[in-house]
Amino acid sequence: MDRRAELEERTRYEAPEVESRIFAAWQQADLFTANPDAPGEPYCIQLPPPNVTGSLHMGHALNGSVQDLLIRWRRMQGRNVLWQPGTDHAGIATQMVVERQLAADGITRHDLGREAFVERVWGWKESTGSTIIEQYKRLGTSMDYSRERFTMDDRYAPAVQQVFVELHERGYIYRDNYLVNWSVPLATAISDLEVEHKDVDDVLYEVAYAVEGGGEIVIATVRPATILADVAIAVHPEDPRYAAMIGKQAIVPMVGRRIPIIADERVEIEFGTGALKITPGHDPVDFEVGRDHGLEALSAIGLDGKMTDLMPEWEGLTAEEGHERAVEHLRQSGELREEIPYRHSVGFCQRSGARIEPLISLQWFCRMDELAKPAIDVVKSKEVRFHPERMEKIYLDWMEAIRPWCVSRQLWWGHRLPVWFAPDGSYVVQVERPEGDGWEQSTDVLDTWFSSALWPYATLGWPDQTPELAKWYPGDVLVTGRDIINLWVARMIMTGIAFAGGIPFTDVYINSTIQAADGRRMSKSLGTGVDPLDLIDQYGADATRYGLLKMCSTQDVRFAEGMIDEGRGLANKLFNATRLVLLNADPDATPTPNGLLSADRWILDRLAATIDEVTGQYEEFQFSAATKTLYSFIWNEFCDWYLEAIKARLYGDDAASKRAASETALLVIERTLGLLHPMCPFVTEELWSFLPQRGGLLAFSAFPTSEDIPRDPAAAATVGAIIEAITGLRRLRQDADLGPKAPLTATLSGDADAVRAEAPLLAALGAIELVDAAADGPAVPLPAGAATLHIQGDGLAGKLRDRLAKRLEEARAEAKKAESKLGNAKFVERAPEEVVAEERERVERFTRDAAELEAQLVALDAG
RNA sequence: GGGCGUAUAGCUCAGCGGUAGAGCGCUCGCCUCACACGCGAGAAGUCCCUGGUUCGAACCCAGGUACGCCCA
Repeated sequence: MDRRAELEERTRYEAPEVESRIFAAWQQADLFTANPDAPGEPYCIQLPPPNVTGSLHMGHALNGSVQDLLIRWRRMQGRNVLWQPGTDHAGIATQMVVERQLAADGITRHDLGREAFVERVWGWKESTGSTIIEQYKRLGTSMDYSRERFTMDDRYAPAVQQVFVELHERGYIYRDNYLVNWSVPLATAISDLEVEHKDVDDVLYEVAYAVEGGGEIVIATVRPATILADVAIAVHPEDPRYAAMIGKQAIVPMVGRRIPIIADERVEIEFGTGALKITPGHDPVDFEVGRDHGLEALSAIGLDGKMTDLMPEWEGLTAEEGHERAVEHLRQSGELREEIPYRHSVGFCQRSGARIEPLISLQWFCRMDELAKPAIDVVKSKEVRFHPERMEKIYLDWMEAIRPWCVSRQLWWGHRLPVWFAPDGSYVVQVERPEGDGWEQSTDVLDTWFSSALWPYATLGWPDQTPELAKWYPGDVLVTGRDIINLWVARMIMTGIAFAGGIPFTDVYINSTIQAADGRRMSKSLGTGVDPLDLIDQYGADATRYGLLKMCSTQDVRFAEGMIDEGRGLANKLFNATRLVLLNADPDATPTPNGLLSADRWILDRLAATIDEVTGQYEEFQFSAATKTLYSFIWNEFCDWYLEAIKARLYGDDAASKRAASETALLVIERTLGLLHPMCPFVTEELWSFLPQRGGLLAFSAFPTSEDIPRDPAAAATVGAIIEAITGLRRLRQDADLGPKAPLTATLSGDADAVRAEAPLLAALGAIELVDAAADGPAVPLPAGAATLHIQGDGLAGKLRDRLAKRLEEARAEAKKAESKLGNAKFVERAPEEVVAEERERVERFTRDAAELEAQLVALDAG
């Protein structure tokens, strides 16, 4: 079947068939493969590596749509693009997935042992780790799949080791006993950023401690079991209630230990009783206070989440049981004075959901203040720009108060620390195992985010000076979600400056978070998730991309399936518009700005404006606005008006007119396909293949420019006026119960020459013929000039009486409104001249309309 | 506790100083030779509340209310 016959047959755009075919064509043409030696200014986007455990969700789909739009657009502009894909090893998440598999067989990772377990995780990764990258392909993303990286693969790991060693050499990395966020079920420390805070209803217990030499002091705590580990009581130095007690000793309930009463400004006078028990082993503030006062840190709860031997008879109880025992004990002894309901914020482990146990343990930390400094400067100086701009506040607030980063994790899946322990407990930090016997590598692994912090340069081969690194570092835009600005973006900027010689990207585009339709978080566990692959099946990839880009703005949005459906409609519309033109155009026509008639000049003017507008919107990350610009140009201006206007010419006998319409329409289609391609790559590529005299793929073609398209504001204004007149005419037909195509005649009054020249347009779109006769009959005013159409028809005015009356009322009201504005001396005096002039024009126009309508009504009532 | 954001048509959202907009839904009329996944027309809004700035406020400012998110 030849292509023309094929096109004739396909009356709908069927996405699934097209998508697989077109994607294969791109692959075959090597569209995706980046070459550092190719010409063109470099342009690079690093895909935020999804977890290997992940499957494509709405956030990925949106994120991917934005990045592919940018990559395709820049590729068409002639840039040498690289979109670097890959996945993250996601320490805790991945380890948990495999542990769950083991649990199904009734075993734990400890049964397997570390080596076998890690091997098993690798096996899992090899078999299913690329799922999400494969899913991205359904969306049509043009990443360089041949360069897929994994944060633990052989080419990536050396960078991680080297950065750790260098940070240590520069004195940033150190080992310390410190109070960390401990996740009991995961048996590991986690960073501050992996802690979620939630409000919890607790009880505030007020407990009396006896004071040596008489009296007592009452403190408030929500965790009475930690009393066992108290090392002091602190009061505010200026609190008169306790001034006399400072320096005395208190007796810890239950264990009878003597502890000092100290003064510290960090105590809140207003909170509880104003006296604070100091338990450095279980509370971050207490830990600081304890260090400053040289107090030791005791632990009532161990790393296993069980009670320690501070109270020997409770040893081995869970923390919860310890809590109950303590409350019971204090009640019986009479030392428990008050139990007050208390709602406060408590930290939970993001991964396991367990309440965080702040515990002392020996961990590796990275001091961040010096790394943060230049990273703050590059954002303040706009060397790195956030979009929307306000997002930089999230970054700066965190960076300016940055704290040491606990980088070690007690997991099995991850990058082992390049730290080697000698039998005597001393250690060295270096990549290679030291010479000699007995060296053991640290059993800790690095925080997953440590390795992803190096993503923009480790993927390009750093520390080797590869051609890729030279070409594509720094990259251009990072597209990601707001939730990982600090977790990931900040750390890439810091390590990029520290190790790769500069910022990793110049723009950070933060895409919207898509909520479920009911406003809740979109998540599988809540059952509120919508699978983007289902949307692609149902509506097509182009429609899904279009809908997501339309939803995406500077704020969080609720998922609206209607926007996807709108995209489906647009793809179908464009498909059919192209069919109309290709099947009916002059066979010799080529895409040319042939402005024979004013309608042609009008659509060319609109096309040029649309090209400029969309290009600007892409440049400014205004993707939602771009969907609107393209939609209304394609659907409303091109299809509803231009194509309707030229149908008669395409079917008609006037060769020159047919040729002009064909050439202009072909040009509009050609340019529109290019404009829309970054957003909807499949349907545009498919249609491109049908265009005459166009070789090659659209994806490789030049992005449209407006340079060679003539602008014609006069034609634009004239046709704009005709469009308004025809809309008025159609309304009149409806009101008078005339059919849409019933032939009508009309006369013109006023400044009519320009309008008379457009008689064919009026005939084509309004089914109305201009005749030379006295101006009579219901009026349709033309907005741009003083001309008025008078529609002729027997009894027409009678049918329109209500409508005329209504319009008279409206015209009077508008005229009055404008008059009263002009009656305001201050308005005339202070408003800009053109605003005042416009108001004068409105008075004139509505007064004229009103007079005309009034005359018609009078004539009607008289008759 | 601190910060950020949002409240506009039935729904989802644009507009962000000069005559209230779109898509969907709804009503009416059309199987008009590209598309019924279509065409034409229409109804529908104290632009959250109260003050202020301004010739003029949905838009700027202040306060309030409601909701969402982030940080500690």
